[in-house]
Amino acid sequence: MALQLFNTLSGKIEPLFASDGHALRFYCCGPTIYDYGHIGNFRTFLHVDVLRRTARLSGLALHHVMNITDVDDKIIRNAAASGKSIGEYSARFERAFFEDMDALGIERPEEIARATQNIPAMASLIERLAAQGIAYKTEDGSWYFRINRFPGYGKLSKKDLAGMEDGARVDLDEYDKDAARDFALWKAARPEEIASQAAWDTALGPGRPGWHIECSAMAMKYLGDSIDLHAGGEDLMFPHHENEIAQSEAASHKPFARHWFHVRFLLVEGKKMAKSEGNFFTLRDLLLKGYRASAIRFLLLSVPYRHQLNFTLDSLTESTNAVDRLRTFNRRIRNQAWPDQAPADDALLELIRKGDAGFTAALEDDLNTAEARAAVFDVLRAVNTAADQGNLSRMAAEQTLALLDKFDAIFAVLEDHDAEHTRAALAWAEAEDRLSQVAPEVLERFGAGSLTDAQIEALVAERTRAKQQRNFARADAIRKELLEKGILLEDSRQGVRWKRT
RNA sequence: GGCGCGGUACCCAAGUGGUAAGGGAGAGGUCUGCAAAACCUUUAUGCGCCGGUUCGAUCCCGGCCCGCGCCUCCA
Repeated sequence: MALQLFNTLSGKIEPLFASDGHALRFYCCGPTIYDYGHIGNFRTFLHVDVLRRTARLSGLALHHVMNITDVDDKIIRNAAASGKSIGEYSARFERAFFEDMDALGIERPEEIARATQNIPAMASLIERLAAQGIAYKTEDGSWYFRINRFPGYGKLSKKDLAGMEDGARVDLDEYDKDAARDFALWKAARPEEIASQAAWDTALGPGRPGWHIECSAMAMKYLGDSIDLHAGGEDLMFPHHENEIAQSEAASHKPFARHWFHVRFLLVEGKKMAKSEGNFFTLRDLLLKGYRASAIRFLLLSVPYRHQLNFTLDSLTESTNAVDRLRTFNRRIRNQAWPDQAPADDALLELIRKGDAGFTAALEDDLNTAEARAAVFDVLRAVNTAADQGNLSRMAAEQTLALLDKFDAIFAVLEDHDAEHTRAALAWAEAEDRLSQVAPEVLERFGAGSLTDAQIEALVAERTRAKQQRNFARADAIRKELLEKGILLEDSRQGVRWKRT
C-alpha cells in the first residue's frame, strides 16, 4: 500500500508518488531567519520530517528542497538597526535554526536554497512574466503581478476572486499599482537597503525579490516546472502558495505542484502561537526550563498534522513520561537474552505482526501518527507482560525490536541525546548572557559542577558494594543523593541502570 | 460577512453505520531488602445540543451553540 496524503488542492486524500518514477520532488517553505524560531514554526518542519521518513518507509526516494529566506523586511530592518549587512545579521539565526532542527531530530532536506544565492533565477522568472505582460513595473521601479491575468487564482485556498474586489480592504491610493490584489514581485531598492547589501542590480533594475517569487523561482530551478509535492504551514496557503501557483503556472503554462501539504497550527491557551501575539516558546526556552528535546518532538508529532495542537507544559510532561516508558521498554528488550522457546509464542508473534502492520498502515493513511503510536504501545504492553511471565521468546523479542526500529525511523526518540541538547542550550545561554532564564535544576544537573557520567558510575558502584554487604542504609543514602541531583537508579537482575530524570 | 477545521472520559487523543484505540494522571493490588521499572484491576450505557434518516448513529443529513484558523506579514 502506498502513502495516502490529503491534498489541499483537490481537497481529497490521494496517493503520493514520484511522477518521474525516480524520486519525489518536493519543496518545503523554510524559515525567514530574522530571529529564533518558536516551536510552532518547528511543528511544520517536524511533520514534514515525518512525511519524509514515511515516504521512505513506503519505498519513495526523495529530492527535497527547502528554502531559507535570508532577505526580507524584518531582516533588513533588524540588520540596519544593528549596523550590519543582512548576511552578517542573519547568519547566526540560520545557524540557530539548524541547531534546533538537529535537536528536534529533523532530517536535513537534500538541498537548502538561500534566496540571496538565487537572485538571477528570480529576476529571469519575472522577466518571463513581463514578456507576457503579466508582470508590470510601477513608477518607483517595483514590479507587480497582474492577478486578473491568471484565471486560476484562488484555486488552492478556494477563494472567490469576486468576493475580494479591489478596494474592499485595501486603499488603492496607497499603492502605485493597477489593482489592490496585485502582489509585489520585485521591490525597488531604497538607499538604506543598498547600505545593508539588500539590493541587487538586475535587468529589472536595482532591488530585491518579493517573498513569493523566491519560492517559485527556486522550486522550479531545483526541481523543474512541475513538482510532486509542495509543503508548508497552513497560513502559507493564502496568499503565499496561491501566488506561487500564479507566478509559476503563468510563466511555464504547466501545473506547478500536483500535491499540496499543509500543517495546521500549534495553539497556546487556545490561540495561535505567534511572535506577534507574544505567546510563543522557542526550543531554547523549553530546554532551559528543563524540558527535553525528545519530549517536544514526541508531543508535536503525537497529534496528527491536520489537527490543531493546543500546547501546554503539562502535555509536555506527559510526553516526557511516554517517551521514558518507550525507552525503558526498548532497553529491556534489547539488552537481555531471551529463550529460544516460549509458551503461547504464536499468539504473541501474531500480535506483534498486527502491531507492525497497524503502525505502517496508520502512517500511510494520511500520516496518522496518533494511531501509529497506539499500535506500538499495544505491542509494548503485551511484550512486557510476556517478559514478566517468562513467555518472551528470542524470536518474539527480535520481531519486537524490528518494530521498535521501524517506529524510531519515524519518531526518532528512543536514542537518548537529550542531555547533550540541554547542555548545548545551556552553553548558548551562557554565551548570550541569558543565564537568568535557566531553571535552577537545569543549572545544577547540567551546568558547571554537575556530576559527570564517570562520577555517577563510581557512586553506583559504591552503592552496589554497600548492597552486597547488606548495608542498605548506605546504599539508600547514595540513591537518595543521586536522585536529588536528578539521577534515578533502577535495580534489575541485569545490574543497575541509571538515567537522568 | 466569505472560506476551512474542530467539539470523544480528570487531561491529551484515535476511530467506526452495529455498539467507544492509545497515552498521561489518580486509586487499589502483584513483584522487590526498600525503591524504580514492569504487570493486573479500576475511571465515558456514552462521543457539544436538538431534530431527521435507519432495524440500529458518536460516526449520515438538517438546524443550533461553542472554539480555532485563513481572508494583511506569519510555520
